[in-house]
Amino acid sequence: MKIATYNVNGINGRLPVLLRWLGEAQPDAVCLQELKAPDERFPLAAIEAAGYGAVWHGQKSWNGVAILARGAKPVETRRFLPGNPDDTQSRYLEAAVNGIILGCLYLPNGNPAPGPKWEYKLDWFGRFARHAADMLKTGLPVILAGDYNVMPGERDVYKPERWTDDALFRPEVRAAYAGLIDAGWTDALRHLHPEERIYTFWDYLRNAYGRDAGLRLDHLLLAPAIAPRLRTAGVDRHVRGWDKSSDHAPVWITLAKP
DNA sequence: ATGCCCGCTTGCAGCGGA
Repeated sequence: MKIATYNVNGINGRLPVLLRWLGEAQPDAVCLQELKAPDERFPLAAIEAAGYGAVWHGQKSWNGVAILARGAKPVETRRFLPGNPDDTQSRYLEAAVNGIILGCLYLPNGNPAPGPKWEYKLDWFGRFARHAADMLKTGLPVILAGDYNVMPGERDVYKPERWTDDALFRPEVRAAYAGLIDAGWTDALRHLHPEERIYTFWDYLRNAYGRDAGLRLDHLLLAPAIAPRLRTAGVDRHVRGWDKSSDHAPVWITLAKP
């Protein structure tokens, strides 16, 4: 089974790129972020024509998350992160696919730091960590996949010293991410490739992709109930080089049969 | 320190992204 996460940066603007990648990569389940579209503008017909069922949680202009499953409709289990009923941003969606619980997240960027956006990021991360802890207690096969907007370590940044004060790399968010790992979650790509430089994002500016000035922001975290099934993991970085591409590339893992 | 690029908008310039 192949599971992927992809920040599409506008699902309608990127639809040709998304469909081309789905046809090429043939993932069984996909978490999408940054739909940048309200619910009624989700391109369901095109997704279904490509062979995928979908659940989604959209929002006008910004944010928005979706979960796709090949040949099936994901069974939605949650569409808000618990703990703050006033939070209206569409950044979390959870569904069961093929016996696995998939949490699809788009963690806030948090820049500029300090400031209200930074505070929102820390609050969101705290709520996410509490929900992740609750999910661990269930003992279920859970995967939390998405754009975490955190580079977990030095080797996840092309030039770490330039990013020390940035909301994506400040000690607070790196510590929050490390806390997830300490709690028992497995960072799939880092687990299988402990020393490699791995990037999942290249800025549109300054020819970042051409210079390979990238960041690793998109992660798949596996609960202990499913981590032993992990086989391979990678980044489809060539997709970032396609015309009209997102600034993120798709990230994927494969799992052995249960 | 800013713009560089990109998609989005009760749109044609401003915002958010990372």
